[in-house]
Amino acid sequence: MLLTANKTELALKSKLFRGFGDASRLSILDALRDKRLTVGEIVEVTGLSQSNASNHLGCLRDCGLVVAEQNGRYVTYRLSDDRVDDILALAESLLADVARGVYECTRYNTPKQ
Amino acid sequence: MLLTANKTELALKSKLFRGFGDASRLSILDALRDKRLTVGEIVEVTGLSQSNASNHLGCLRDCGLVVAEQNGRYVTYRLSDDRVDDILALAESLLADVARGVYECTRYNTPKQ
DNA sequence: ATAACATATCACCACTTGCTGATATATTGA
DNA sequence: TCAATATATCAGCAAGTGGTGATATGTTAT
Repeated sequence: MLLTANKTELALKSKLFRGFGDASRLSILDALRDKRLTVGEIVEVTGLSQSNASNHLGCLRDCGLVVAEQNGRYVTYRLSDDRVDDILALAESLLADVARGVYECTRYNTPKQ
Repeated sequence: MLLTANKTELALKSKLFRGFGDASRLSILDALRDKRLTVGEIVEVTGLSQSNASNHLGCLRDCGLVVAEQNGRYVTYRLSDDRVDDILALAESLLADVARGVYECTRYNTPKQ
């Protein structure tokens, strides 16, 4: 499809964005903007099931967006870098101004509520 | 799943990120960082099929990431806002430093080459 | 060692997503 | 008007993705 040169880089970058591209993962990232949280706290704040939250955390961890730290039998997560927060802030700002049409974007459905 | 308060906002934000979360769309966005391009030029630069590129452009347009302008029988696209470029730059920077692990993220596969 | 708790992993299912090929629409020029 | 060009739309298919429930791993306290 694309010139092989950028192919790998594009695949990586798109994978990174896919970390942000799901409401459940975003809710986790958003929760972690304020403060580090254990998995249990994340489950409570986001309302995700335990296994689901854990799966998403694994994804976010693999992709480098969050960092895990084991404390006794708890695992605490935090954003890996300030730029993760920056990207979230930029997206919010964009959404407020220019991307209001996302509402009408029916091309790719929002998953069933 | 989530407190209904943020639900809509989260859905919107994740939808916005999904605009970035595909290698084909990223290749289009990347191409538009330098200069505005017609659909034909985008097809040429990215190597996408015409219908595929057009579909992705429709998605990017709906989501507000790009803007279309009809010039005769050509349609020229450009990024809608500098912040789109900013987000791409931040992601590159993140990728370079902290998100190298995306390589190993097998949880969500990279689509077949 | 064993129970209780915290987190991670896995298989399965329904749904979503991207791609292709065919077709429709729109614009220009002959 | 008609052919040619540029772009958009659509149905159908193959593959990817998120959620759930069950189970495994790991840690602390008794």
